[in-house]
Amino acid sequence: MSARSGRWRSGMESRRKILEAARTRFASDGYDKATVRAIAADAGVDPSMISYFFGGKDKLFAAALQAPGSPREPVTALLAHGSAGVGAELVRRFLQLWDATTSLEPILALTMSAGSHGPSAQMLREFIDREFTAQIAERIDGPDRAMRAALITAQLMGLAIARYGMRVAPVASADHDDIVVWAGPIVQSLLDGETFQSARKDLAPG
Amino acid sequence: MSARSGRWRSGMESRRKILEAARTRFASDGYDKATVRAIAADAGVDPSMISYFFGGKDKLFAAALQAPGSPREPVTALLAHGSAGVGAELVRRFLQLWDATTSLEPILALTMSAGSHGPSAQMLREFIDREFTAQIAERIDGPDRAMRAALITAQLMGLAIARYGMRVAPVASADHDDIVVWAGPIVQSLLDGETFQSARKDLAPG
DNA sequence: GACATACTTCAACGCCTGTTGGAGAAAATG
DNA sequence: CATTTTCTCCAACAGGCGTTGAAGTATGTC
Repeated sequence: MSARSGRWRSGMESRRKILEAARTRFASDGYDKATVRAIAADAGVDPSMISYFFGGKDKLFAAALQAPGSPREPVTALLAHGSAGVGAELVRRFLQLWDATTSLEPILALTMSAGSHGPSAQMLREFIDREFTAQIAERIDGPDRAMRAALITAQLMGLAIARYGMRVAPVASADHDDIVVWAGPIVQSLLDGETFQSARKDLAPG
Repeated sequence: MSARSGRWRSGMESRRKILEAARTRFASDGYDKATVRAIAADAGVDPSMISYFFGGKDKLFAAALQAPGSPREPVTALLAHGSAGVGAELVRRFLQLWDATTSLEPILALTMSAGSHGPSAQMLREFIDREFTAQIAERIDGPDRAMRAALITAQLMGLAIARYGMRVAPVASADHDDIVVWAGPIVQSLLDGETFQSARKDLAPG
């Protein structure tokens, strides 16, 4: 009957290696360019194993988007004790997250390759909204909460794409601090719900 | 010899139709998904004409990135008379630009599909840097000019991707004003070079 | 040992990609 | 009219894609 308790043979290990390779490949190459053959090669298995274990590339993608250390926990932990002064820290952790790991959640290249249609687009959209934007929106106050949370997401997505995707100078090569100095207060302003109009003098155009 | 003065036959018109179709397709589908066959079908010509006229898909992409009303002019015109109070207007025009035209410069989908490598990535990187980021950097003052200009680019890229690419709610459906209210002051702060640290009290993390 | 189950390998399928070469037609030139 | 030049269509190529099915192998159970 069903796989009993202990692993029957190497099945579960192959499945795990595929999943790991898929996350890395999806994250670095995007959905389309991350070919089944490349993922299988990274995992050291035959390409057909992917259809065997997961039922197809799209199913594998969905599986790769499920389990891993999602950004939900860092976000909730960071915003648990209020949102004051947290903007800079959010940007900093965001940068550390990207710089530290090679097999992050497949967000960047996915964002860049999923496009607005196709099999991966909707899954990715729901994933980011559920695991990130909604988590922020739940933990801030003031007007336009959803809008501000979405703009924070947009801000960080733009930052990630500029730095890690398109390698726009000097964002791509700058130290974390040099970016946090500018981006931190921006995120903070969106968290606080202040447009800075009150704190600024010369906003109105001449 | 060379094509004399008047068009010899229908060559130039086919070439023009291909270029127009290419811009639209590249912008909506990205470099990879915009197939030569699809572009040719849109233009009403045979796929082989693309290689005939342009010498290949990558050359066509380069040509599509060249001529059109580049964002350089709007940017220079906007920043010609100082940068004070221009942030909101820059965001507003940016949104209008995207909403108005269907065949904009192939930036969004290109950004999303070019990835960080490949034939289109470097061309796109140079294009955005030359036509947009550098134009801003030349027209602002204060510390970290290049960084701030790049962050404005990142800000707008993130906005475009969130609104037009991934269709993140509510950014995707909001009126221009609702976005400008939040994003305008952010861009303005980057233009002015103020981190608002002076105007703010609780920036430092706990 | 005999059987069944789970995994692996291999080869091939059909589809789509960008590109090429040759045949043919139309316009300009002599 | 004859020739050259420019453009168009058609067919095919080699290469990559995701997926499938059959054969084979190792592990488990009886």
